[in-house]
Amino acid sequence: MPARVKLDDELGLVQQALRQRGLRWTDQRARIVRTALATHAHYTADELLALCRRDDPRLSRATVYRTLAVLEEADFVEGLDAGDGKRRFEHVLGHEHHDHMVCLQCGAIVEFRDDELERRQEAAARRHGFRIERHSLRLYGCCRGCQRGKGGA
Amino acid sequence: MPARVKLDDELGLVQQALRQRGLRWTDQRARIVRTALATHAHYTADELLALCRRDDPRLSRATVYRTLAVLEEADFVEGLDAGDGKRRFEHVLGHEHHDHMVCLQCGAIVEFRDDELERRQEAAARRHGFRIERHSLRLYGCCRGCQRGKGGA
DNA sequence: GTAGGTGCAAACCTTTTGCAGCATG
DNA sequence: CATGCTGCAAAAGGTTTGCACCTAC
Repeated sequence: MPARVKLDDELGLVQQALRQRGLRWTDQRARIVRTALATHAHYTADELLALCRRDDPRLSRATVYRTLAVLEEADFVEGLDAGDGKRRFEHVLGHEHHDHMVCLQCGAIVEFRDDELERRQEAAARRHGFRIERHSLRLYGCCRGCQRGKGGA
Repeated sequence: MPARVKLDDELGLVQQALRQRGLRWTDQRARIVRTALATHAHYTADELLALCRRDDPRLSRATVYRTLAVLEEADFVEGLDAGDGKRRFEHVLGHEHHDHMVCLQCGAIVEFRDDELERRQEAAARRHGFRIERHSLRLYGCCRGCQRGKGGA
């Protein structure tokens, strides 16, 4: 499936989901969602704003924040904080769940997944009578590249 | 070992560690460390400040932040953010590593530990050539009490 | 005596909010 | 045409910093 078709499909999904919630589909939201979906990075609100403003310089920061909140609520993006004070977002649509390794040298974020890890988290929660809604696992350290390069980017 | 003796031992350890780094041991730092060590909670900088001010009303917020940074640097406390925008701290001294479940209803923080979980994280990191320095695992959801009470505190 | 620490207040930075006007359904 | 959305600018709220004075070593 060509990338553009996939992107349009996903856009449609989001639009539909928002409408079902009685929310409106505006030019600004379309642009923000399209930009977010086209991005593979883990972006901050401000970075996303900058990307969107390349197409629409008048887009306001508040709208980006408000839209991200809506999208997070609707489970299209997920917030994660890399420990640097600002939240980062990644879109979830069509991506299976994964956890993150954060390189403290160069800031790279490596995604990984381990089913057994997930199962043991569930088991631990069960032991404590806790019902998990979501979780966040981040490994902080030094990525492959930075270990080789003795310092990295 | 009586609690007060243990506390004094730990205080001594911290004092010694700071001195080894060429840092000074001031009344304010002693008070902050003592208060932190005496606390079992996961406190914010502001909560710790409030506790300390019961003994020394003139202690400044800046000093608490600066001291927490020093203590974190020296691995005596560990910062964790509960996702509510403010960082929380817990002292690590004499506590073995653990992870956290955060109740989204009542804000309770449940500590737990699972060795296999730790091992699988290491294994996952190894697969990606990543060297872990520290990690953060938080399960967000609903604690036992809140499930029973249908809403909680 | 000197490097480092403290208190105060102001600065910072990300995120949120009030409001008047605008556009979607 | 009503409700929800946008942009702007100001507010919020946690954390950091500049500075003058102080103190541990």
